[in-house]
Amino acid sequence: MAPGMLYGGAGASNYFDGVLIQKQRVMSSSTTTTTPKEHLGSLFAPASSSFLGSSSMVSFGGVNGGKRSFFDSFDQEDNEADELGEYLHQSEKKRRLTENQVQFLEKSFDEENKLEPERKVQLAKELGLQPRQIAIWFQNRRARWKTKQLEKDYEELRNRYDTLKSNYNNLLKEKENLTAEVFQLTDKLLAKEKGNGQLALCDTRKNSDALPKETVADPISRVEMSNVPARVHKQQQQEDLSSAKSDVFDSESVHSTFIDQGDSAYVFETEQSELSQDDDENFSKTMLSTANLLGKAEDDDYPGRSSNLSYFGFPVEDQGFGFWTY
DNA sequence: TTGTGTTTTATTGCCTCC
DNA sequence: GGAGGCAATAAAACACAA
Repeated sequence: MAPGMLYGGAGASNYFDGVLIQKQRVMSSSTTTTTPKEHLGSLFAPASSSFLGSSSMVSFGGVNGGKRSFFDSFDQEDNEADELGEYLHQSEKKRRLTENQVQFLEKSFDEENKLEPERKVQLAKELGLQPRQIAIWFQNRRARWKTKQLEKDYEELRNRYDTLKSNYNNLLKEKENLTAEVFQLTDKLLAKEKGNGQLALCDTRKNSDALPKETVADPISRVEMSNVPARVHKQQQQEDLSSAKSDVFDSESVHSTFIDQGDSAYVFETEQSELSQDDDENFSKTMLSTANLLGKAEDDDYPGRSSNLSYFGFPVEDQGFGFWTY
C-alpha cells in the first residue's frame, strides 16, 4: 500500500475503512490454504525498532513496510480465530502510542516543533508508525503547546497587572499624604499671616508630632518634614510673608488652586473623592508640581524620580487602569 | 460498577504558500 | 492544484470519585 493511502488528509477515506480494505485485500489475495494470521504475519514482518510496542493502532502495513508486526504480541497458544476477531475488533479502535514512542516524539518536538517531510518519514520508520500519524501527533502537540503558551502569557500579564495595580494604590496613598501635608503647610502659612507666622513656622520641626502619624511615617513626608519648613523658615528670614507665599507656591497650577480668599483662604478645598477624572488628573499634576517645589522630586532617597514621573517610572497621567479587565 | 471529566488520537474543512 | 498547517470537533482511552 502506498504511503498516505490510509491517511490521505482532508477528504480521504478514513483510517478504519483503510484498515478494513487492507485486510480484505490480504484475505482475498491468498491463493493457498493458509490461515488469515499467516497471511497477515507474512505481510508484516517483525520489527527491528525498539519502540515498536503493541499499542499503536497503525502498527501494521503502510509506509513502514511491515517493520512492526501486530502479531508479535499474540500468544501462539491462543485460539487463532479469536485472536483475529479481537484484532479486527481492536484495530477499529483508537490505540494510544506507547510511552517510549511518546517520549521519543517529545524529544524530537523539543528539538524542532516543525516537521519536515524527511524527518517525518525518519521518525515514522524509527517508531513503526505511519508518517501521517507523526504529522498528526506534531500537529496536536503544537496545539497543546500553544494552549500552554497562552496560559503562561495570561499568567504573566496578570502578574504585571497586579504589580501595576499595587503601585497605583501606593501612589494614591502617597497622594493622600501629600494632600494632608499641603493642608498642614497652608494652615501654618495662614497662621503666620495672622501674625503668629514666624514662631509657628520655626517650631514646625519640634511640633511635628502634631502631624498625622501616617504622614510622618511616610518616607516621602519625612523628607518634607525635615526640608520644607527649613526652606520656608529661611525665606521668612529674608522676605516678608507675601513674597514667601509667592515663592513657595510658584507653580502656576498651584496658584490656580491656591486662591486667596481673604483670611479664610484654603488650598484644595475640594474633597478628593468628589473630583472628576479631569480634576483628579489636574490634582495629581498639582500635587507633583508642589512636590517639586518642595524639593523632593529628585531627592537622593528616591532615585530616578523626575518631576512628572512616579517612583515606578511611568507618567502619572498614564494611570488609567480602566482598560484592564478579567 | 458507573457516571463524568480529561487527555489523546484522528478527521474534516478551510486557508496559505509554492 | 497539491501539500501542509491550523482550528474545530469527534471519539476512544483513561482517570477517578461516588
